[in-house]
Amino acid sequence: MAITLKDVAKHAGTSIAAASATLNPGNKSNTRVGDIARHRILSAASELGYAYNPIAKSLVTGKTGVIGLMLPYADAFVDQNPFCATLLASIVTSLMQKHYNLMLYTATSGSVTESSKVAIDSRVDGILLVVPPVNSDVFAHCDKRSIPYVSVIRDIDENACSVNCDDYTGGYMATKHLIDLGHRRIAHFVGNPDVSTTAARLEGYRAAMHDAGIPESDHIEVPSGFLREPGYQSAMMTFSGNPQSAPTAVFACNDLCAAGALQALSELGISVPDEVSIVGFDDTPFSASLQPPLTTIRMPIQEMGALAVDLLVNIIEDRKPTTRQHCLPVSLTLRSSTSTSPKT
Amino acid sequence: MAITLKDVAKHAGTSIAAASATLNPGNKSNTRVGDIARHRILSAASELGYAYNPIAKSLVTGKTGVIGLMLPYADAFVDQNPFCATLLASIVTSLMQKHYNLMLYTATSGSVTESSKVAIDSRVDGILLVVPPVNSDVFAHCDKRSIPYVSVIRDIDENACSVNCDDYTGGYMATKHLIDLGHRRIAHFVGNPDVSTTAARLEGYRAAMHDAGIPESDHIEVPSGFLREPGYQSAMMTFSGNPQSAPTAVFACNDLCAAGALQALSELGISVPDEVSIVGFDDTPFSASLQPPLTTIRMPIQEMGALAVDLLVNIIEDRKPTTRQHCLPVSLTLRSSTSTSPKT
DNA sequence: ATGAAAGCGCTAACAG
DNA sequence: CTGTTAGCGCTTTCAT
Repeated sequence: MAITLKDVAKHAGTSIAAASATLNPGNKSNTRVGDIARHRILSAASELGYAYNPIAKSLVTGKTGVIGLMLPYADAFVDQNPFCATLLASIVTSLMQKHYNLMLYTATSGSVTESSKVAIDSRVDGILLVVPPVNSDVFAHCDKRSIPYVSVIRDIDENACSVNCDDYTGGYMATKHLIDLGHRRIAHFVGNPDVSTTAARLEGYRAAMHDAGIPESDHIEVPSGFLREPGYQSAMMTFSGNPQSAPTAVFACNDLCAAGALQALSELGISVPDEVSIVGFDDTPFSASLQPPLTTIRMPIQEMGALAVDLLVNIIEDRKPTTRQHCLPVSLTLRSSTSTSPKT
Repeated sequence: MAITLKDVAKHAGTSIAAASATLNPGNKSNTRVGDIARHRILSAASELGYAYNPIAKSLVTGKTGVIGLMLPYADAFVDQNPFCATLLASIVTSLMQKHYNLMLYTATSGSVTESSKVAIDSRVDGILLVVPPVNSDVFAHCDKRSIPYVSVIRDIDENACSVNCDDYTGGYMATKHLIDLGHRRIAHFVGNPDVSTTAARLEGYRAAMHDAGIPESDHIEVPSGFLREPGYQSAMMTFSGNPQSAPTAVFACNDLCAAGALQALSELGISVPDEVSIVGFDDTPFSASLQPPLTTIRMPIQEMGALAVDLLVNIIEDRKPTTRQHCLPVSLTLRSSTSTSPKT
């Protein structure tokens, strides 16, 4: 059916090996083939309409040149949280530069589903695990099959590679920023407990509050979540009571949560930042378009994606990375959703 | 290195063929293997930690079980246009149900880049082309290699499969809605000329205006684009002049463009919908969270993704679809960005 | 129901 | 520099 190297070689009057060396996309040592032969092979190939078959190559080399990307769930792109999308874009770009292809998988939380078992097969040279659920068994599977992997937004263990950002410091900075503005009654809208960043951000909040001498009894930790809706709910719950005892500032677990809170506050007729200040976390593109533009902790998503790809490709190509656990710094992006406490 | 079928067969004391028939994930005719043999093979496989190798299968069957998804550019997810993200999610879900895997590619506009040439190889059984640029040569490449493809948001030719939505009627409905509200000076913020939907939406606008008896000289066609920024610019340009001659309504080429326009209008102190009405196009999730919530034309993105997958898989599995060109209906989603013309 | 053997298209020794 | 050859791990006739 299809034209093969053999056909090309015959047509060009050369050996298959010469044709292989010439037509192999990863042409490294084509010093092997002489100019005349190469030329004959090249023109034979285009004459016959030869198409290289990477599957056959993979079978013999054991490498596919594709890496898998496992996302936590199929709707990771449509949950309105631009985090996954931004990360994906950065990963795709990095991968292309390194001439790797991307296979996309989505897991369901918890155990390895049928689809993710498929992911852990010889079709990929390695896997990028994005926000893997804390109780996932993908790691065990990868280890068993000795498939290299790097996890993004989650530490696995000492031996595994991971890329995180400094959630603790981020939580600390966000809270400290509010404290520096004179706020004392600062609420934290806490993220989902099954995501590893939640605890770190919460700890940062607690530490900043503690360091400011605010007693634990005055900490306001409101269970919330990483989506707009829980942010909205938490704000409604927190601010629909007595305004005297309500907090004057909120550190939301992420920007989407902050967006929900912003909407609730707007509906309650509470002005941001005049009456209540809000800080988010992530600094994804839409945060700047919120009303008011959101002060938030910037997570270096692009860099995280690029670094994860770097690490994984290095492992795949047998250049063991010197540092396994990476924690990228965050920073405060000042916009208009925070101001001095009305009480000061 | 790795455990192969041969190892399993030897361990189980059966033939390789029996092991193959038993362990093949797409186990169709395993009537071939008797119960005793199957059992021995199964336990041998798990004892040895056998992992199936789909690459080897692909080499002999010529099928990979993976389909490629070609997006117009790497930032398709982060351009704040949730369209690609929503479509991707729907495609991923449909594909998983059909037990196909997804390989993600991004093209650059115009010609087939190196990366997309790679896409058109034996690693995929077919390709989904999303919003392919009008001057792209991927189609020619696919045809040459006889790789099945389906294009989403763009017609190629009579013989190719495509999934579109009714942009013309959508444009007509959007404009008609504004006309029915009493508006006469209605602007259309026109999309990028290199995207195929642009012309159809524009034609719909023109037809509705024409049918309402509004002379062509009163049509207001403002060059814009499918992103927030061009929408903002177009609105600034359109509404910063004399309010007497400014339009009272805008039909924006998509929601993102409408969002930009909304922001510009807000900055200009022009109230929506009291002074100016706005209609968008797409009805992606964020449209409802805009201020004010956006009246828009709903595009059935989920259905489009599912249909595209259906078509492609049917072609791949030799069930030629009866209908090639699909055009899904759109509908008007009424929210709060439109109201009766201030002049009526 | 089962086994033997011939490849799928390519790479990687190994000889020349 | 060049050609020959032995597989990579699996499916698939074709015998049995």
